[in-house]
Amino acid sequence: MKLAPARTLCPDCRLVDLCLPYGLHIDEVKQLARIVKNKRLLPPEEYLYLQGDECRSLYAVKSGSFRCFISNADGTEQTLGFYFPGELMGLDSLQHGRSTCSTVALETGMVCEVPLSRLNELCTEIPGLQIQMMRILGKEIASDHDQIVLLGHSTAKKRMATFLLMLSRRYGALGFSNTAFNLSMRRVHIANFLGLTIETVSRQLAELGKQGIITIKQRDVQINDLDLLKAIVEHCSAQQLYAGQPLS
Amino acid sequence: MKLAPARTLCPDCRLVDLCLPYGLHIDEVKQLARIVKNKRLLPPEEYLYLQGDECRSLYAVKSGSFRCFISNADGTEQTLGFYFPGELMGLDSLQHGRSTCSTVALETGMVCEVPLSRLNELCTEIPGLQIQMMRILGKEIASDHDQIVLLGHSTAKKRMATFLLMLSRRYGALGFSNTAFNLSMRRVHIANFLGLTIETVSRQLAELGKQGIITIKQRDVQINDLDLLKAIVEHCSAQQLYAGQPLS
DNA sequence: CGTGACTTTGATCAACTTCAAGCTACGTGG
DNA sequence: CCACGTAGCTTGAAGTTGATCAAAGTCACG
Repeated sequence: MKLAPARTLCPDCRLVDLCLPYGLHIDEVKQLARIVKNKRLLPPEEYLYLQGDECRSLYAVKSGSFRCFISNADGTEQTLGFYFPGELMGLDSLQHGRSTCSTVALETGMVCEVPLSRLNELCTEIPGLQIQMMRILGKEIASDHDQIVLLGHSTAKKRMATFLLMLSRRYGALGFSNTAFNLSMRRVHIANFLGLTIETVSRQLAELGKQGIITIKQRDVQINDLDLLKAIVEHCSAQQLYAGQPLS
Repeated sequence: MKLAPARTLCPDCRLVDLCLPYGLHIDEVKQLARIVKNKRLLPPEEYLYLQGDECRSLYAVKSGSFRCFISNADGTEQTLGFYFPGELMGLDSLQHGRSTCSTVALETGMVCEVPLSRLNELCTEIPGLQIQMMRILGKEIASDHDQIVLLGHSTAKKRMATFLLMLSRRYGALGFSNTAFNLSMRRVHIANFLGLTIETVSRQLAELGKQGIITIKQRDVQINDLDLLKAIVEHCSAQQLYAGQPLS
């Protein structure tokens, strides 16, 4: 998932239309590029920031993939999500300038650091950038909502299928195959993300394999029937509880 | 929960420091007040907006309480959260100008409508307002993360305790008692929010009552031991899975 | 005072977790 | 180049939690 050589600036970055500069004029993109600093290369397992850190920047993924999670007082973790190229990390720190979660590289990856103070200034000068920030924040909220729906009311099978479809969609959007890809996260991260155990994840993947819907070998996933996968997500709701009529 | 008479404008609203104007100078608050329009009174069960609606405004709760939820294709619902006075609803519509969830009044309530186009304009003129918007959005994201953690890795008991503590904190912040309050939502809504069934909610509340930690009668809640409630949330993790060492 | 909506309580059941082994891939050193 | 060790993954059997089904209880309101 290495998409761009190391020192490419925004105007020449192939992610320009998937990232913060989307919708801006070329000279506005150049302005934005000037405030982006400290492109950082992270080896696998390296932390970008830790829960509780002062955090006065956002980070755009340039290459690689990242995992974001919250550590609880009792030592357990909850994986909040995975980040792929073009996505913006650190949005939660907008609240208090302090990160409420940790983010770690799953594989070698590169990030572009965008200092918040400069970004805010630029937002007042470039209305399109402000709009784009709002869009990105709205998207983050909507995607958190999807995650809440997934964790609140789905069977293990549906969670697994939803996860695979989410990856399919995101890889596809990046111009990669949406039916064959390599998982950058381990089973334990998938399980933790989906609110399941590794054993359950393993069993569900095996089950989907037996049904011929996917072919999985270690980290290599091949989706043989996207429609069937979608059908699992759409039907087969966890609890048909209160179905039909609204809760009022 | 009726906090303010109907036609109070922002500078005179007692929620001024809990709502959008927080941190602004008095003349900036007046500017903001000028773009706020259509204060709307909603009777119980009335919808503020529906999932899929075009939505070009944010709504601040002036009084009452609201429930926000997503309807799935199969007719099930997932309650995403509850909104109390001073809180901003409709943030998810920032993504595409279309709401991804429905919001309904739990009791008679009043909202202040803030048109997004005017708000964006004002943000470029008042830097403090832009900062405050970012703070609010960051807070929304952080609170969604809390909900993900809750749904991902907690027992029914812990979910129930967390819910009660969340209400306690929010009522307290509004200047009400944080140990005695009235639930504005029914059991179904609590259950749906927590990813449980009404029966489980009922049993957990009964259990907490038997232990003397709370006294509950219908919608009236009295918290007798806040510390014990907090202890339930902090210890007694759902799965002591992987405790101690990080997932790496 | 009766009706219906909401809630509680009890008994059974299923899904997922837990515990326990065994397997596979990969890297290291002999 | 192969034996060995380890981390990660899979599979099986048993145990729990919370869902489901069913019925009774409570409250509000006409």
